[in-house]
Amino acid sequence: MSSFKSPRGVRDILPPETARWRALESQFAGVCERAGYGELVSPMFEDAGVFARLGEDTAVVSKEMYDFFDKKGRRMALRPELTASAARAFIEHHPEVPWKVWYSGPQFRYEQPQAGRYRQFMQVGIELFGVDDPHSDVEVIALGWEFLRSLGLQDMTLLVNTLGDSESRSAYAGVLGDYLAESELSEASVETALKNPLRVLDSKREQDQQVIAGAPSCLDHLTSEAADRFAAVRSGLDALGISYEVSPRLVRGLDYYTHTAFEYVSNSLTSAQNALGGGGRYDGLIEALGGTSTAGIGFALGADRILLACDTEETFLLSETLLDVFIVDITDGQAALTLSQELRSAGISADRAWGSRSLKAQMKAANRSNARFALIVGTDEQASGTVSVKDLETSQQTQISQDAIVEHLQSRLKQL
RNA sequence: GUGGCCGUAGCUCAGUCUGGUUAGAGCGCCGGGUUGUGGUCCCGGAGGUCGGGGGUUCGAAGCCCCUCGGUCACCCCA
Repeated sequence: MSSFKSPRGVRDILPPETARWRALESQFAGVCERAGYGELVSPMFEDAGVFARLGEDTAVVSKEMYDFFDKKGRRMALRPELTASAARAFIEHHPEVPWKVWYSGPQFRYEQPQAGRYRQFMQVGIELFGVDDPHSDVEVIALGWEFLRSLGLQDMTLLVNTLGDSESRSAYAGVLGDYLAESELSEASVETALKNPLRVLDSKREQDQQVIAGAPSCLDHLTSEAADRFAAVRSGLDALGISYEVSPRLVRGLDYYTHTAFEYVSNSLTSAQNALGGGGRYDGLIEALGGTSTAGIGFALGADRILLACDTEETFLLSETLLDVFIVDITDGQAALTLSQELRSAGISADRAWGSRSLKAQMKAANRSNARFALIVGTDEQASGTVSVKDLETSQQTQISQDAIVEHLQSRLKQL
C-alpha cells in the first residue's frame, strides 16, 4: 500500500516554524488594532458568485477557483482572496462606516505551484469601507508598510500608481488598446490586449518589454479630479516620510480596482514571486456585489512570501523556545508525574523525560529542551523528600525540600 | 496549461556521464567512556522498497518510458 502525501501545492508547517507564523499574525494584529481595525473572521468558502463578480476574465476567477457543488447542488468556492468576502459581509451586516477590519487566514487558488506560490496560502490584510478621503489611502498604505518594516525587512520598494476613476480608466484603456493593436506583441498578449489592454502591462515576456516601455502612461489620461486625488495621496505619503516609486505600469490583477493601486515589492527575493502584497481602492466593488455604492480600500499581504523575504534578509527569525524547568526522575517516575503537574498549575513551564532512561540521557534531554533549571530526583532525594535544582547555565546545584519547590522556583525565576 | 532542471538515511548532500560484490559522508538520533549530572571530546549503534510503476539487461540508484512531487521561467498573483 502506498502512503499518503499532502496534495500538490500545499504543505505542512510544523513546530517550531509554526511559532513564527503565530508571531507574524500577532504582530499584524497589534499594528492593525492600534489603528482601530477589528478582526473579521469570514467563512473559508462562499457562494461562487461572490468571487465571480471580481471579473469574469481574471484568471483568479476563470481558471484558478477551487469551486465545487455542495450536497444541495449549490456552487461554492474556496475563497481565492478575502476582499470579496469582506465586501459580502459588509453588505450582509450593514455595519456603520467607516468599517475597519483586518483578517488573517488561508486562501486557495488552483495554480502551478512554485516557491512563494502555493495552492493554499496565508494572507493577512485590511479593508476600510465607507471612506474616500485620500488620507484613508495613505493610512492603509502606511499601515502595511510599517508592518513590513516592523518585521525588520529593509530591502523593499513601495510602488504606487493610480488607475483613475472609471472615466479616466476607460479613456486610457482606449488609447492603450489602439497603441497595442499597432505593436508587435507576443501571441498570448495579443489576446489579452483585446480583452483587457491594461493587463498587458503586467507581461514579463521578453518580446513585449519594448512595447510596454513605449506605451502611453495612464497618468497622462487622468481626469483633473483623479489627478488631484492622486496628488493628495502622494503628498500624504510624503508627509509621513514614506518613500515610494510611482509606477505607471502597475495595474493590479483584479478588475475591481479604481484610483490608487500599490504594491510592496521585496528586492531580496530573486524569483518572479517578489510581490509581498498589494492593494488598492475598489470603489465599485460593493455595488457590483449588490450593495449600495460604497467606497473601499485595502491590501493583502502574502505571509508565505513575507517569511521567505525574512529568511533572505535574516530577520524575524525563530526565537528559541524557553522552558522554565525540565524534570529528571531516575526513580520510579512518580515525582516527574506529580511535580510537572504541580509546577504547571503554578504557572511554571515544565517538561520532562519519559521512560526509565539513564540520568545522563535525561540530562541531555534537559539541555536540549532549553530549560533554565533541571529538577533532579534520584534515590537520595526521594528518601529525603527533596529535589535537586540545577541551574543549567551556571551549573550550580542546590537541594530543596519538595514542599518548598514551587515557591523556590518562583522566586528564582523572578530574579532572572 | 506550456517548457527547463531536480527527486539517494530525519536534514544537507556524494555516488548516475563510463550499469557489476553487503549504497556512502556530515549533522541529528540512540548507547557507552565504572558508583547519580547536560553543553565539548572519544568510541560504538540504529536508520534507506535510491519518489512510485513499468521496461531493457545475466545484473539498474545509474539506461529508456510513464507517473507523482519539488523547483525555475512563461502565465498568474500574495
